[in-house]
Amino acid sequence: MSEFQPKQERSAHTRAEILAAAQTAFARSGYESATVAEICELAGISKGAFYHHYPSKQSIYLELLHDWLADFDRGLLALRASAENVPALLRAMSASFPAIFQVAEGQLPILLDFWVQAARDPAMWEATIAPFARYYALITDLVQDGISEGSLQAVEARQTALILVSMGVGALLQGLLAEDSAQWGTVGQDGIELILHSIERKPEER
Amino acid sequence: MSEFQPKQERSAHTRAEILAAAQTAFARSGYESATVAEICELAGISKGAFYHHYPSKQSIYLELLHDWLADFDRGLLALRASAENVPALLRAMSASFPAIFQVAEGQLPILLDFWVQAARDPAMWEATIAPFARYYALITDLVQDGISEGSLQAVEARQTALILVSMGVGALLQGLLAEDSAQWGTVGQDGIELILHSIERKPEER
DNA sequence: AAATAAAAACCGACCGGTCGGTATGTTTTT
DNA sequence: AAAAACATACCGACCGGTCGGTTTTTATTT
Repeated sequence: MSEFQPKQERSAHTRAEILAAAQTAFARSGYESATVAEICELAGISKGAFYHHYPSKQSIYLELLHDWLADFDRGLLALRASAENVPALLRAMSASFPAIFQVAEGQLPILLDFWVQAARDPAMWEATIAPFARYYALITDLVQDGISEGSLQAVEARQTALILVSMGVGALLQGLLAEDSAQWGTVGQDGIELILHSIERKPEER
Repeated sequence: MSEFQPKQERSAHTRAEILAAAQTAFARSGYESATVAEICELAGISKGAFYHHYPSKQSIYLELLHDWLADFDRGLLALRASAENVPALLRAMSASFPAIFQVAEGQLPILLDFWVQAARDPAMWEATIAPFARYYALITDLVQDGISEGSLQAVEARQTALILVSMGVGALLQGLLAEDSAQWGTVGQDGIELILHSIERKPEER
């Protein structure tokens, strides 16, 4: 997590350095292939320093994931605040896809790795997949709100939420692996648009 | 691939044993974590026998992938033969999702692994991602056919194809990692249905 | 049909290298 | 001076792949 009272000034700086290096290393090689030595070299420190600040390789991995999820949550909250109804919010979310690609550019495998590692280690699962339940619930609530406010048809909320998430996840993952990720940014948007077209309730119909 | 003239009768049997064992091992542990020793133990043979039949760990991996893709292609061809128009075919394809989950049950990580490995090794990329271009093209043609035959609206064929594939991939991957994969089988179907609802051209409108 | 040679299949000990993590000592800050 | 930060050499486990030798099958000859 992110709150430490560093015993020394250097400490915080080194920790940040290690984290940045780890992100680079994991992105470049994936979790298993990235070595602690590689991370240390990138951070310009020694192995001793590394293990002084982190108890294990897995621990930085989890911290990186935690930070990433926190960023994601903040982004969602910001969007939610500025959208005036549910379809608009869903559109805004899908519109932020290209931005995600920008961020992820050159860090292809790391997102996939989160999944793969999660499928193996229970601790990883807890940290990676479990949060997804929150997003499912969040989108489900959103759809429910949309139905309540009359902007969406009376669809089955959870199933619809899973569909929307699937659309997003599919476009994201394929975009990560494609050569021309630019093209894929709009796929997510257009896909959500098609789905919305089927479930939206236009004002004039009310 | 699949055509060998086995020098001895035993050979083919052992090769099959190794392949089955490798599939189990990769599914259980993933590509990197699965060891050749593990595969040998599962197959009930020695390391020497393994390397007598396959030059490397990667080579069986590629053979497994190749077989998997061939199966998939056969399935697609069978569907295509029995569908009378494009929307029906797309529905049939999405309806076969639950079956895929059945097959994949308990082999969670292997599909993800194909991707992760592909992102790293050029040889893996060639074998894994490159074939996807064929499927994109196939679905694009399909959509184009649908437009021609009047069963689909005049959408942009390739973009629509990418959307359909994204929907499928997203539902598949999430289903693989979920605890109740049963639920996810229908997500793919319903998602495709929603999309079709937006792009289909009903007979009475023609 | 038996004997024999040759080739294919198989075994398991072993090698070279890697990697996460540790132990111990040195430098720097408080 | 003492505690925190850092460095370096090293350990033990693991793993893909090799190697020399043995067993089993097939082909050939007698």
